[in-house]
Amino acid sequence: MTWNKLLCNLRELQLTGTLSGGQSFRWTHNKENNEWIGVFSKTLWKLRENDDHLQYQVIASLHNLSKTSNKKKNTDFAKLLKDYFRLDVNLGEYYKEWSEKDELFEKACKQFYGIRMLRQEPVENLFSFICSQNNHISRISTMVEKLCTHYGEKICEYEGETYYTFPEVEKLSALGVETELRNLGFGYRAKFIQKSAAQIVEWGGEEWFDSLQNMKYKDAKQELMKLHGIGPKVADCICLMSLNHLEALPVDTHVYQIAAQNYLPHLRGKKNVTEKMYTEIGDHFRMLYGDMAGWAHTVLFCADLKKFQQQDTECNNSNGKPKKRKKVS
DNA sequence: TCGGCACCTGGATT
DNA sequence: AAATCCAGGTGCC
Repeated sequence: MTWNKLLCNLRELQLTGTLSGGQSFRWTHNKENNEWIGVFSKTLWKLRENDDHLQYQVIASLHNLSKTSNKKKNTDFAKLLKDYFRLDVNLGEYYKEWSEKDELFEKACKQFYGIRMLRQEPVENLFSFICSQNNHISRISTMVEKLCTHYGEKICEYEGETYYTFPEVEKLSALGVETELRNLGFGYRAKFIQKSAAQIVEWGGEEWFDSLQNMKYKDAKQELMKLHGIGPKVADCICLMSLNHLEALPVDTHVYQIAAQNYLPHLRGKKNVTEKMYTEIGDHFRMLYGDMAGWAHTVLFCADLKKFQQQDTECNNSNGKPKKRKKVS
């Protein structure tokens, strides 16, 4: 199969940080050939990057394109990909702007160029982040995959793996789902998933999600928080990552640490983040970075992720033990 | 409104 | 090897 190309400078898109930085949990990296494989929009994609292009293959798709010609299909897939990575946004310009506004960003962004905010599908985004609470990225990924294999639709088999779409909300809203998910190891999140799915179906499903995109950010967030198992943090993740509210800024333990350490010293040493602190931290970053603060925050978040820190292989500090974590400072 | 605690589980670390 | 820690939080009191 030949590779299709989208013009895109290397500095504008970094696949590693963007696809494995905790936004989406369905991409896997093949280190042998530096290719990424994953599913979105009912389609199995293979991606790779070079100096001036994002290259892609559509391995298989259930996307509703059956009546269109091949040529039309190709442009449609290209459009899906452009939308997904928001390639219309000139990220270099924003990095420059955020760097001018903030010294910490300026430092962090050097190593972490090209971190893009994906435009994800709301359903996948919402249920993935219900799974994310009190959880690590590796286990979140296995849980999301379980949702797909058990409730999704088969797309194809490819190189020994079977690939599935992310399930429809209706599938997750069925009554037996809570018990099934508990048996699959979802723990207390099982109830949140089934309950939220039922609420969403009741409120109109896809149309309800559409209405959230058209609302103001704060209204959309309030709506999302009516769902069982969705608090301020996950609501912000959904606003930011799939509802096009780029000023939404999820405050988790990492972001709290970054904020207390570098900007808001009076918040240091608190046990947990109260709603009031949450708002203060978010507002601070919004004041600092402007109306795409959530995107800027994601770059800082990536820089702070342990998996992207350089491994300390030598005992080079005073107590003779490797450093646990490199702090952003 | 605020603070504190229980909550499922299994990677990761010790 | 076995034990312990803890993870991009939320609901409830």
